[in-house]
Amino acid sequence: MVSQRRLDTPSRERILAAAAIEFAARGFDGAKVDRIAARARVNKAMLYYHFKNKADLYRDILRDLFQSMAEAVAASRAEGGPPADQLKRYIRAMGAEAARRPFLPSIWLREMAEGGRHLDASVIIHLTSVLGVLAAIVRDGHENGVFAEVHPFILQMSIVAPLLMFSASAPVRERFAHLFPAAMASATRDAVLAHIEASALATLTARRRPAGGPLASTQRSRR
Amino acid sequence: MVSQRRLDTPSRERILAAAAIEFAARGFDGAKVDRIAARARVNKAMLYYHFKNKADLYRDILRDLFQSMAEAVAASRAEGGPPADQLKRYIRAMGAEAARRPFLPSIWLREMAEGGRHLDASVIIHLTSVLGVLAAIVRDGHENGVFAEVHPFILQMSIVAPLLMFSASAPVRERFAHLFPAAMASATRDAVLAHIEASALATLTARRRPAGGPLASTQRSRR
DNA sequence: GTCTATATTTTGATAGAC
DNA sequence: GTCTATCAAAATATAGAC
Repeated sequence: MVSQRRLDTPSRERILAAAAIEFAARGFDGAKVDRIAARARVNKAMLYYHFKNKADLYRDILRDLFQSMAEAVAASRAEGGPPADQLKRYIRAMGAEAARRPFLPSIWLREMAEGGRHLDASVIIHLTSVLGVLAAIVRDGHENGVFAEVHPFILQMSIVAPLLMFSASAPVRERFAHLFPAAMASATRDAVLAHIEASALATLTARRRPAGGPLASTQRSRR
Repeated sequence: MVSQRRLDTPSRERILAAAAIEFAARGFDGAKVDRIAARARVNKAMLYYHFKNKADLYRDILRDLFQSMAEAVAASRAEGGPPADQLKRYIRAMGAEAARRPFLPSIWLREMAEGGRHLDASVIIHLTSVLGVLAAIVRDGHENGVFAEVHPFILQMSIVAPLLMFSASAPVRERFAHLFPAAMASATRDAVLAHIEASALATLTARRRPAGGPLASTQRSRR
């Protein structure tokens, strides 16, 4: 059941696309309405004809972003299968969303750093829904005895944060490539996703450790 | 050899502290010089007496932030010991930096999303240095046969990104606590750090898997 | 739906006295 | 080192014609 949506005129679509890029690159305050309009090949008046104000335009983008992510994740979960497979699909769905919308990582990271100032219930509901899917997968796995009990939100952080930060950092890595070790170049999003997958599965399927006090396993080398 | 630093007057210190908070909460463009001055209990003229402009003030904060992080990480590595212990200390040092400077996570995340627009070589050098320490730990472990070969930058992402995103998201989690599952409250930074540590070690010490093609281990449940 | 002005506010930055 | 007063440039938003 896809939520009903207003008819999209061409200019409105262009504005949304241009705004997403601008907001991702500059943030809400750094984004300038003039630049958005220029990039969308309309003028400011047109922009204000379609959207009440800058904040509303931004919120529309956020809502759309997280809604389609929630739908993708829910669809992936609906395929069923063993928990490990569901988790892999979850991670890949996230990766696919990030690949499909290059502006997603920056916007998501910024919105967290921003304290969610531009989020409202209509956006948060989708984030909660995404988290709910992951929680369900973990619960399934735990009940079947194949997963350890892990806090869903912490797992979510360990999955999406590296993906988002890696993706968003592409411009930095490129700009300062000459100051980084050459090996930096071999880090690709697919490699990051593979690491996240291996890492999540290793953690979820690990046998409980002795909890290890302060740096067990050896004596200090000095003092 | 600590880099020489200008004498710090009280007002300059107050400005730096106020600016760090403002930049973390609002980003470079969202931060207002008036607000920084007000919070520091000085006026704008005073601010411009100490700093050439807004961008310079911001860069000073970034440099200080990453320099002290690089120093902390280097000191931790100098303690030596088995690779696994070094890695744990590395992770804890990161956690300690984030705890000591509440504005670090937001600023770091924002700067990545920003494409490093405000970074220059004098700042990047410290990030490279931090990464170098992690790379050395991984290399040690690999040469000793206790660690698998892992891309240092990808490992770095899987360590710092969850820590940063979790820390930075505190205001969001609080603001929308009523819309999140109650279990959200039990996610603490220490729990996140413990997860990161377990996850990193599990990945680094895992036996090579058969690389698993597209969703091995079971047939699909439908279609 | 689309455009050209234009109004209004905010904001980074400085002059110059003390 | 510290302050008051002020400028000049941006930037959000709107009026009103076509």
